Amino acid sequence: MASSTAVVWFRRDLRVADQPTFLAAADAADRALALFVLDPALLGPSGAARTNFLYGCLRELDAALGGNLLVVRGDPAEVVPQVATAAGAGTVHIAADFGPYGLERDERVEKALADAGAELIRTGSPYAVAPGRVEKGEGGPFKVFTPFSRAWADHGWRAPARTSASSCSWVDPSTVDGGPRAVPVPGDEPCDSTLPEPGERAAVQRWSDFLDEGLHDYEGDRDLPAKHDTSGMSPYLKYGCVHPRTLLADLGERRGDSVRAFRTEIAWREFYADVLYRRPDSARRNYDTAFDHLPLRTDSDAYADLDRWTQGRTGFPIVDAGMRQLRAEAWMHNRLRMVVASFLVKDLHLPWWWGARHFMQYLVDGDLASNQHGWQWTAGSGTDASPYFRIFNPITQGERFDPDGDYVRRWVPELADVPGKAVHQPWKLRDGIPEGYPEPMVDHRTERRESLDRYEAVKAARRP
DNA sequence: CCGGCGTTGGC
DNA sequence: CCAACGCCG
Repeated sequence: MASSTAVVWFRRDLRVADQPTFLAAADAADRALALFVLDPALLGPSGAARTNFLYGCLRELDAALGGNLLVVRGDPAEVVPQVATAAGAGTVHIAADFGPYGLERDERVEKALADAGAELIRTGSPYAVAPGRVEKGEGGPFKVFTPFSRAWADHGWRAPARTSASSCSWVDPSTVDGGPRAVPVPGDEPCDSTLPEPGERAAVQRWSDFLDEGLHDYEGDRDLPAKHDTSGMSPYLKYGCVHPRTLLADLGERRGDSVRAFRTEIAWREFYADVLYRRPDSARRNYDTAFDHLPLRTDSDAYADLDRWTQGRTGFPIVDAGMRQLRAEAWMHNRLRMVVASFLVKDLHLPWWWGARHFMQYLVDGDLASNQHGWQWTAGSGTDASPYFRIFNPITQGERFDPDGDYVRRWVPELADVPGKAVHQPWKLRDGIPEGYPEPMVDHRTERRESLDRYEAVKAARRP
């Protein structure tokens, strides 16, 4: 009888909780190989830092899987069949995650595997409820969050797999030999940023700290970037180190505004996954096509302005602080994501997907569904479209959510000596703008007006 | 068909 | 209080 090899394909879900999947496959076959495909199209061109975080997670997984993890960089449609062929006859292929991402790509992989006569078994999804499962009464997709979140809660989800900590023999990833290594990728910028510790054990530790210390004030403080009272779960959720069902189960029957607020954040992740699942094109295009008529700047001046935005040199301290945190930590506080996004879209009149792409290239937790639809929400072109006239004022936002200016001073050293909330309007300082800090690149009042004028084209497109 | 509502606001 | 529109029930 021909020997058989099981190839367990971890598409983007590194969840060690899927070990049972791997072990069962290994049991059934003579040999098991865990395959993780790094798809450059999903990873983005930059981010040695994020690659390191990812590799940290992979090393841990590799240790847990007994050194059988194979990491390949490339297009899954090409890589997976290649590995299948190389692994030999009688191969069983198991894809660990069919989420909403790159549906077309999945179809190509499925076809290639079918052509090779391989068996494809689907396993878990990195969502509490798999996208496409929560439906409106008429069976259609939800377009508004609140009804979705109610239906989602009613629908419920199965209990999480309880494999972590108890059934895994933990190995310090840094001591593992022969595991995957972080390799510099051409075009990567050097990055010595402080990233969270990778892997499931770190995720569980962070989560437990959050339950003990952060959750209590979550509702009140999560919008204050200087306090940093977020759960920090997003990178771990992205790479499947922790499962949302685990988080939801740990919240259990706890009550209170903060618990509800956190559960709602999980629901948002589920909602946007669902939206993208139903409308894969919305990753790159306006969900609301009337916005195709919005006049956008795309000339060389526009690119120059994009550059100032990415560098954190817009002259608006709260915007610049956010953009610099992104570069330094591969992460940005959610409040700042909204502020800098609003600035790009409504003060600079640039395409939202320019900003979304930059975020995906730098964020350690960059999730295609949440990111693109968060941007579309800001742009007004997405689901739950915020009214077009809702334009964030970067000064007001700074004063409201960073009232003491601590967050700005942490990330904008040129302003480190400006006390209190005066830091939000350096152009008003008696001694002028501190050395090295730029003047505001636009006049907010003017550009706000300009945005409202540009939206007239969208309104006109909607008229019958 | 109609009234109410919509994560995150501004002036 | 503004201004505003599609989705929801």
